[in-house]
Amino acid sequence: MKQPKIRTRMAPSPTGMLHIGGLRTALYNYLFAKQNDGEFLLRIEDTDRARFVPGAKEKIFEMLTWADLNWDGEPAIQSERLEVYQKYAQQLIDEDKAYYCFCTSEELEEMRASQQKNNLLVMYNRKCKELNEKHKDIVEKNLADGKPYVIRMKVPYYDTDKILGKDKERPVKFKDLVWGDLSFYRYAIDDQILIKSDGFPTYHFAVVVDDHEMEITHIMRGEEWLPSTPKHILLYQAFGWTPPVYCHLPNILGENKKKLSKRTGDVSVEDFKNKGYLPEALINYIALLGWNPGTEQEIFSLEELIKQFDVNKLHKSGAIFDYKKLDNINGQYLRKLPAKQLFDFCLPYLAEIYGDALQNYSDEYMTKVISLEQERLKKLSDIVGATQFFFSDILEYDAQLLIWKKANATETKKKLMETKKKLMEIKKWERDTLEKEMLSFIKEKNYTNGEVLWPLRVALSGQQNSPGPFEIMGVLGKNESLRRVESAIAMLC
RNA sequence: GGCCCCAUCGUCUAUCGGUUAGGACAUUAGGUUUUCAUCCUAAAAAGAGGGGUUCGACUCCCCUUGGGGCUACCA
Repeated sequence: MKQPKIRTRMAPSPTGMLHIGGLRTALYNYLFAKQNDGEFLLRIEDTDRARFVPGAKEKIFEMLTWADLNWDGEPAIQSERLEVYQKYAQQLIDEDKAYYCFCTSEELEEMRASQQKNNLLVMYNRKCKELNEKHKDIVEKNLADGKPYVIRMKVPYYDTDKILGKDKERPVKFKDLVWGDLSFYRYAIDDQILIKSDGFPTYHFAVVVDDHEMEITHIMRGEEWLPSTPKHILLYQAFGWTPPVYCHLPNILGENKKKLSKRTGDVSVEDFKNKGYLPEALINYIALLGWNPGTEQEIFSLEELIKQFDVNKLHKSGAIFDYKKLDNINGQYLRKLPAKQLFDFCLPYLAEIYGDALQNYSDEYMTKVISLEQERLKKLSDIVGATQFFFSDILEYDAQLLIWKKANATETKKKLMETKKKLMEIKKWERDTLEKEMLSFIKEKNYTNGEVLWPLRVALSGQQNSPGPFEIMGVLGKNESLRRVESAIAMLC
């Protein structure tokens, strides 16, 4: 028997930025589809007109593309498919599996308040269900009068009075790849709204219709959807369709152990991109939030993830997002970058603060500067702070910083002057020669490395921490290096 | 309140009845002919509590506790 082609989808709503949880959902859907030679589709769930954010859809596309999570085919847009949902809703009405509801928001609110107060199940009281069953004429009249209505699903039910009897024994069951066999009591399933009064479908209705029409075989989505899955199952049953395989993913949590959200910090994918996290590193890190291969491997390319990802190894409990670990992984990726590529990646960050002044420096110079800081970078934006002394003529630092450990100003000044003299003699101005010459000079004079090299390095960088003096001199060149040593000497008067 | 679910170092996790409970990040100490970083070495660090089942439980079952998700004409 031929297995149907595996099809997964990512179904974001354009209500804001793509955030880190959404990216991971997309990733897992992508990995699962690709490892099964299937398709990964995209669908924009823009049925909430109030929360619609112009441009959000495009941003989501942009971020998925940035992360190299390429979808198959054209994205489906729910707002363009209103007639489809209307058609299916009408079918349910005709088959007596859904009904018109004329209750107003105020009435519903009041109803809920009263239920809450009396410790009852908070759900629709099915008032209009009775209206539809017993007073068809009133329903027809309301519709003819243009009275606002919604369409509600009629949850297959025995008898309201037997809530605790038979119905309790008729749970809605389904199997989830992560959570196993699940079952929900029918009496707690609401007569969910299918079509809103503005004619748009609700999520619950659109998702079922679209997943069916798009022939989605596996639904991988956040665990927040777990409780509403029974409603979806009931809809599949109402239509006589076969439900897809469900796979609910554990949440990504903030420091406070709550679902990651705007309030827990900046979690939009674009923020990570702007700070200079590489897409490969971000993807690598979030792949490990909720899954791991069972081996000790932690660094994975997308290709490796496709091969090794295994839904059976998905976790149930949420994982706290750890920026430190992300930094570490991003640092590992950054260190592996060829100099040219790192230069290309860093350039925009430098251009942003130096602007046209950057024209004064050659690409060769900048490539060297950037390479020197490579092993220190956690993210690309760090390049600005790390290299500022390469891009300014005047270094501002406290003269005290020049003084090594227990040395004093006089000694330091003397060492710097001797160093300057020695440096002036060096003809072949490149890193290895400088090191060789300076070290033999130090040995000759019976000095220690620290008392000579520390002041030299500070004179060159003005920083407490920086690359070594030979590296810096190699990049700055002889004139600029000597000039900086001279200013340091002047500061020690 | 109700429904569903989760529970190993600070964090991400391995373990599918028998292990000195392993790895990674972070932390601390030391080394890598000056600092930081890189790299190397080492240290500290965990099965929430209580009952069972079993020759033997982190692992299986139950309860407690703690935590989470959901409970909209939002997704």
